[in-house]
Amino acid sequence: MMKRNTWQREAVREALDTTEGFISAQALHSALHASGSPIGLATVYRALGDLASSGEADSLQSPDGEALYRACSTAGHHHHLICRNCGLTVEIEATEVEAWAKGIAAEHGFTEAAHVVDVFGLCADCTRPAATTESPDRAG
Amino acid sequence: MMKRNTWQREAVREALDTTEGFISAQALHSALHASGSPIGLATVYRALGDLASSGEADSLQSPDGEALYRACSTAGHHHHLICRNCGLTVEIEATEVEAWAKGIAAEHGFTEAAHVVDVFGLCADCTRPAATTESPDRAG
DNA sequence: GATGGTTTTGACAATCATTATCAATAACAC
DNA sequence: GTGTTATTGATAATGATTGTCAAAACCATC
Ligand SMILES: [Zn+2]
Ligand SMILES: [Zn+2]
Ligand SMILES: [Zn+2]
Ligand SMILES: [Zn+2]
Repeated sequence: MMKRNTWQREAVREALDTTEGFISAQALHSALHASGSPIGLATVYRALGDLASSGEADSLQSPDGEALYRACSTAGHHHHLICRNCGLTVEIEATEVEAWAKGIAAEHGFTEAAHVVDVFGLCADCTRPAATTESPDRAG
Repeated sequence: MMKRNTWQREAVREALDTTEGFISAQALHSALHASGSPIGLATVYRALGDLASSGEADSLQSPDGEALYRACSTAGHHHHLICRNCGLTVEIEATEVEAWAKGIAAEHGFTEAAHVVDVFGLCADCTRPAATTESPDRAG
C-alpha cells in the first residue's frame, strides 16, 4: 500500500503552512474553497489526519472538543503557547516539564508515560487594554 | 436566579464520587440507569457541567474529543496522572510546572496564562507483562 | 502514450456527543 | 399551602467526524 501524491494533499499541506496558528478541518476546508479549490471535506479530514500521524502537523483538542491542526515547524517533540484570542501560536520546548512528567510517572509506578502540555493566554497584542473597544479578529 | 437542590444533582455528584478515574457524561448516565435511576441524559450533562465550572469536578477532553469528568478531591488547582488502560487517576501538584508555565508565558509577552498539563501512562498493575493475556477492564 | 492494478477522492449518508426546546414538574420562600 | 421560578427530561436539532463506494487519479510498466 504505497502512498500517492495528489494535488489535494499538497493543497492541504500548503494551506496549513500559510495559516497562522491552529485551525480546524472545517475551517481549512472553507478557506480552500474560498480560494477556489474544489477539494472535498472528507479529503481535508483525511489529509490532516495523515499529516498529524506522520508528525508533519501538530494537533490538539480545542476546549469544545474540536480537533485543531497546525503546520509543525520544529521537528522533534515540543509544546505550544497559544493566544486564546487571536490564535497566535509559539512552539516551545519544555525540558523541565519533560523531566518532571517522566519523574512523576515513575514515582507512581507508571510506565510508557506520555503527556499533554499546552499553555493558553493572551498574546502581547491581544493584551493591550481591550479598552480600545476593537479586538483582533478571531480565526482568519 | 438561585440554585436549587435536586436529587438529580445529588445523584450525579454521588455517582461521580464513587467512580474511579474519569468518566464521560454518557457513561455516567448509563451507570445511573443501570443502578435504577431514571435520571435524564440532558440532566447529567447539565449537572456535570455545573460541577466542573464550580470546581467540584475536573474535566478534560479525551483524545477523541469526548469530555471526561472526575470528582475532584483536592480543592485547588492541580493536575493528573492517568492510566490509559484502566482509568486509574492520581491527582498531583506540580509547583515546578506552575512556575514554568507562568515563566514561559511571560517570556513571550503572554498574559492571563492558563495551562493544560496531564500525564498519561500505564499504572503499575497495567504494566505487568500483558503477556498474561488477561488485561484489567476498561472503564467500569 | 496507452494500459491496468490500486489508491484516493468526494458526494452523501450515517454516527455520535452535545445542546436547544419547551411544556410539565418540583423547590422553596413566604 | 401557594405562587413564583429554576429544573427536568423526552425529543429534536446541531455539528463535527467517519463510513460508503463508484468514479477518477496515480504511477509503474508496456
Ligand atoms: Zn493574540
Ligand atoms: Zn513534552
Ligand atoms: Zn491501570
Ligand atoms: Zn497547573
